[in-house]
Amino acid sequence: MSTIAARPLRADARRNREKVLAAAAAAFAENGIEAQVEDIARRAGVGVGTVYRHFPTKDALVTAMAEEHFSRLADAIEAALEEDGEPWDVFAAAIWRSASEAAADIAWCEIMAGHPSAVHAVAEGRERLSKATAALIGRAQVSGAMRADASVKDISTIMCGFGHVAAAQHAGAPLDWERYLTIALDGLRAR
Amino acid sequence: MSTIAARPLRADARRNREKVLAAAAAAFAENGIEAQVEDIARRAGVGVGTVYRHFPTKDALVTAMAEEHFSRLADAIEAALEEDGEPWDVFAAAIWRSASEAAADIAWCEIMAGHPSAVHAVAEGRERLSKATAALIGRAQVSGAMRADASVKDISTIMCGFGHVAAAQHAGAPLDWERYLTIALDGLRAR
DNA sequence: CGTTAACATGAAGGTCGGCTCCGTTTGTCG
DNA sequence: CGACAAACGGAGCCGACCTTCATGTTAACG
Repeated sequence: MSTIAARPLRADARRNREKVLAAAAAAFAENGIEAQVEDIARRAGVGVGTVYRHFPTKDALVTAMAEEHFSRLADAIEAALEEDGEPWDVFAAAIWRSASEAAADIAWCEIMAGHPSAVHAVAEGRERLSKATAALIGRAQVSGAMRADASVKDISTIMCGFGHVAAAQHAGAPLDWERYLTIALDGLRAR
Repeated sequence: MSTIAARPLRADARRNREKVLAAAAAAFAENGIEAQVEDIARRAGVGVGTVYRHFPTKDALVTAMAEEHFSRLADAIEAALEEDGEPWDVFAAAIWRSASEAAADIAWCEIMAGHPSAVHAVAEGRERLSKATAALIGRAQVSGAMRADASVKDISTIMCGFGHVAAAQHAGAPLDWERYLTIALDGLRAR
């Protein structure tokens, strides 16, 4: 597990790593996962070789972004567990907040929608996310506001659909992710 | 509009055209739109050149399939308009039937999910589908069972999400399109 | 049966995008 | 400052796919 030795990066290398990361975030957000490595390098002001020095593969870059996003999402849901108020409202608000942020980042939508590049890695963030989500929906079910048969998997499924709807909307399809969420959340309420 | 002249195809040509069409349907259903032309040719037992003799472009093949599917879907929804019974039940049953069929065909899922290849063409089928859907949901709304603010666009949005969930499920994601539909349809009901 | 135009074939061409390689530059350390 | 390992750059390699084209085959018709 331990990264043997691992002497600190040279100053310029550390700087470039940050630039690449930022450029990748921007390119992926704007163009989705199919953003090209050369474009990322151009945005970062470096050569493609430098990108590959820091990330052995384009996929590694995608995975790094996915990890970041899953971790932040897990944070958000865990934070929601600390809020007080009607459990359903807390749940719904957390979903709306996370979805609104996600909708602006095409690659994140694609990842949420199940893009293969990031399905396997990201175990840690997913685990936290799954636990926190389970707790959040558990409370909403106890309060009687959420349908009793709802599961974490249902939330994943809905967010998978959400991600794709939002991505398609970015691509010009006449869709509306806010309506999607409205209807899906209503579908999650107890009758 | 009229296809000038258009003398009948030679017998072998007609036969091959059918084989290509059938092979394409199978390949697309199984592998999605990224199915390769060479694979289609192999399944049809012809050379790639023959595929291109009948369809100038891979995209033309995709469009042909999309047209076929949209047209059949429009038929199904129009047929539902002839049924009698509780309007909501008729609507829900039609959606379930169409979705169940769609879920088995990856490319059709992708097209429903808004794949760019087939977004523009297919105007005729879409138009019929849109009209029939509007009528179907109108009745369900009058009966009081469907939320009053539901629109055809909402149905498209939900089916876009559905298509992607089903496609992702095929790709191995731990999702469940039947749960998706259950929840989405509940979200469309009036409260 | 002969002629011919339509048709079939699949190897070669074109393009696109991820990735590599090595000559050059630059930070670091004594 | 000098030396050297670390890092950089970007032209070019490579594989994957769609598409074309020159050559060979076959249905159709007199």
